[in-house]
Amino acid sequence: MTRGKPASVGYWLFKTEPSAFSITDLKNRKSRTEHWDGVRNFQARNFMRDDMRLGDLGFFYHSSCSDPAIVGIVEIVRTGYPDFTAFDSKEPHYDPKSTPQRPLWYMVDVHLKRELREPITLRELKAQPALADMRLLSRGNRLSVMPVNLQEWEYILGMDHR
DNA sequence: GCCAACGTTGGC
DNA sequence: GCCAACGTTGGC
Repeated sequence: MTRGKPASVGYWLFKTEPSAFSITDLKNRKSRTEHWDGVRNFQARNFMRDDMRLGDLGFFYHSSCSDPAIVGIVEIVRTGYPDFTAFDSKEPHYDPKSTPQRPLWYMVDVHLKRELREPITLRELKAQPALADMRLLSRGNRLSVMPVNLQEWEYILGMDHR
């Protein structure tokens, strides 16, 4: 947006535990659109609140399961806005420090573009020298929402053509 | 279930 | 502001 440069698409990775919310769950939604709520980490929040733009794309990643893998591609269809699930004491991620007047946590809405032909497993990702610096693979990285750079994005899309 | 790698909290 | 204790994440 600055200095007349064309807006560039940003790329992201969204982690989810399939036992809680899987790509099948998202596929079965009539709208195939979902609030990415419940993120309670400041760095991940900042990415959603400050950096994601309409039309940005993201990998949908299954974590904490028998075969962690990228399984689909989503598009950002609504940029950061207050995560209202934080306001509700009945919600699992309720946080009394966040109020409608002073929201602490933010979310975006994502829309499922497509499933990958086959999941690209964590194991396969780790085997690619081209992805050695990928944030997902960095030691001890536990962010549930993180950026992916263009080179990584394109390389991984290429892996989908098997 | 284990454990490394964090992030958060709270006493000082 | 420091830092130890604690809780969580997530691969294995």
